Amino acid sequence: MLFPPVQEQLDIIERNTIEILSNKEELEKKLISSMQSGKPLKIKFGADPSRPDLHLGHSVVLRKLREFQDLGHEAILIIGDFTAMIGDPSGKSKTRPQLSAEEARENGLSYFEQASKILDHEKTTICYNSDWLGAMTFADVIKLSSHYTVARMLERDDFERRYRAQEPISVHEFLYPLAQGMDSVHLKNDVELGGTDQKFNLLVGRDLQREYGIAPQVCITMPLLVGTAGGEKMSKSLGNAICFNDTPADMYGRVLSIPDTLIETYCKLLLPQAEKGNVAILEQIVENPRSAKRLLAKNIVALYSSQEEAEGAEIHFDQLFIHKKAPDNIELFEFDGPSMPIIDLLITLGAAVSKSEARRMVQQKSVLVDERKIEEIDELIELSVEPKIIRAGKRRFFKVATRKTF
RNA sequence: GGGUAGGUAGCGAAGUGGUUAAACGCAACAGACUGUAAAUCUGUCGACUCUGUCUACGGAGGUUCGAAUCCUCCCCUACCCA
Repeated sequence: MLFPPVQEQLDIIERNTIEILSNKEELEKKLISSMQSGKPLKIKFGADPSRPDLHLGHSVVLRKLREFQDLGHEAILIIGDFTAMIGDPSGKSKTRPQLSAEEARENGLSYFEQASKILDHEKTTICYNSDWLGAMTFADVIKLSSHYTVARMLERDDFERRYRAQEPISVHEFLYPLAQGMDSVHLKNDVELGGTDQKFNLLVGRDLQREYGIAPQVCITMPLLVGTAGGEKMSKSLGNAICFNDTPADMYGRVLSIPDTLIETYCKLLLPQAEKGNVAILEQIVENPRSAKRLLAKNIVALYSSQEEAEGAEIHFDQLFIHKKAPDNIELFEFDGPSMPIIDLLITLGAAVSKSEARRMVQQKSVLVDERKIEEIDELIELSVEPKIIRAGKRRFFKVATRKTF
């Protein structure tokens, strides 16, 4: 195995990181010894399969993992199916629905599939931590937990905050960092990646490896991506996320909605470092933030779909918001009857969840059928073979028609 | 086991016998505006057979003309004492 010179590797690895723990020299030593032995370093990244919708926030760390792959090192994606089966610790007292073994596996696969948009699919080792955690006995767990003290657990920001705020902390939550740490003990990995919020967990892994007589891992933390609204970190539950699986049009629009101040950050963290196009974006920011952002959005969309789809997304966007026209490719819904009350139609289409909501939409004059505003709540919409375009609000469109009879 | 403070709409949080489907904030939805799905402003925001009806304030009973508000029992959470 041939690796690029150590200094070159370090430069690439260090870019965009927040911290390298305990220090950069330790990483350098590992790189040197890997170079001498010809053995790639094992880079670990743990994935939580309870939330299988990957968003751009995840991509920051995945991209770093990809960089390690490109340098010739081994990327190991751990699906935390065992921990997911027990339930999520970070939520408050809300008991999250526990995943069954099958669901966890299924989500894990979906996670891997999505992550492959960034990782080198062929070169990624994927494993499930139930393989070793599930095999531990209660005695093993007791032994494991004896390696850590409560006081040290309470050092974790999250625990400390909740403890002070008198919010519940279950005992099993203390077991999570230990379980994650066991992954590192099992894998004997050299490096573990994570967001800055993972710092504590990463360090526990390092400590445990030492306790179990294994060379401690270097922990690399990556910045948490700020969500589309600015301010808070990107997260699905905050509704400020851009997901890998969003449609190109959706993704394009969401990128365009970020505050101008985030353009640079997004450009640096979300696009491959080597891209020439990045420079063009950065140059545009001051002069014309709008075009910088459009370029950024197009590049990001292209990463998750294709260049053509990215162009399409831009055209779609312009049509919808600049020219305020209905897009071309709207999903067609076919019905049997000759007509349907507008309220029922909105519900059937999924534009409203209840009749009250549908009624409200009509009252707020946000429903249009073929450009004509619906004024009456009980209006009957005539359906024919020729599709009609239903518009609910600014950006939801449906095409409805009568099913053809043969 | 004992004590204290709590459990209110998607979330946070007021209200402690009577115009209360329940202040306020966030989220969400809609409208205006905008390069933008941002920001700002405005409106909506339990359901339904919708100028009315029904269901709701941890659960079950009870007191009352009337209860989220008072009483009883139960369940749940945090902290303190043991």
